[in-house]
Amino acid sequence: MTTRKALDAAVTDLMQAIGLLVRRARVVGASQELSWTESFVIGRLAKDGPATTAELARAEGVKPQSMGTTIAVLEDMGLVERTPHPTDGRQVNIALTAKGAAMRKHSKDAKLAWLAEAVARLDEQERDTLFKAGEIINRLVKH
Amino acid sequence: MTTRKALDAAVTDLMQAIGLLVRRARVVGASQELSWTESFVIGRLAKDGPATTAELARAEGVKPQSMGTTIAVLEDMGLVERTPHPTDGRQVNIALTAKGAAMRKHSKDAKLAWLAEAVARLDEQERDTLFKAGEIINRLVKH
DNA sequence: TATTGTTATACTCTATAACTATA
DNA sequence: TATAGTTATAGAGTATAACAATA
Repeated sequence: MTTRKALDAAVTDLMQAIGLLVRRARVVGASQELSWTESFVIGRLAKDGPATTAELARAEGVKPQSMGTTIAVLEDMGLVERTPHPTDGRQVNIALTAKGAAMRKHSKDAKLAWLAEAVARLDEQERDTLFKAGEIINRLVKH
Repeated sequence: MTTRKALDAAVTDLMQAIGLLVRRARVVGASQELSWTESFVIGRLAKDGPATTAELARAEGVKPQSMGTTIAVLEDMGLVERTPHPTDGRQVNIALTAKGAAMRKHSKDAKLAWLAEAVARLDEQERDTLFKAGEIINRLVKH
């Protein structure tokens, strides 16, 4: 049953479903102030504390230059702030501001809220499958 | 265990994993000739036969105008062809060409090939979880 | 020289808006 | 009028390239 062909078909279906999910979430959150990467940066800073541009870029799977752009946007919004690294003059520490922490707490992200609501309507077992799949994907993308 | 807060956290983790997967796949297939949507259009045409622009747009979760652009690209590559609808002069039928069918058969898509390979290395149970999650997501996005 | 980050520019995918042709 | 599709333009997100500052 696990012929190469069947596997390819199943993987294609999986990615199509994921593609639909991502597009759907984008539409739902179109009027929202935070993009995916922006949300995740806020979440990461809230969970693990301040980090450098390079660290955040690695965590999100984007180039440091792209992360720099994202951080500039968040800084303009007053959600994060840059402070110089204590010993290494090249590095810059990115930290949540009080406003950023508050936004995180109030979970203002429409995209995630929409998905959370949909997931909440699933039964226990399906939710479990979904979250287990998330863990598996996490392992996959890290080689 | 299913407090709202725990659910939000789990959903956030899930979407972050999915975000990483999508970006990772993009990097892997950067030198490739087909985008996600292009691949899926080819796949859909191969599986279900010819379709109109509007049908394809609905299936992929994009606007008809965006799908029109995608189809134009595929047509330039010689992978699909437009033929007038037999009875309704407004509609256009999109069908795979021989070249498109061949490309589909040889599974030239580096992004999917990379993922298929990674999935093949999982054990039976994990693969199953992943594909079940795909079905659940499919239901979620369709309301 | 290697590393961290910034600035400038370009590309990909999708959206909105305005239009044509057919029903 | 309503529907299918096309064309033009814009926006979001990320990439590459070139650069400055520091280690």
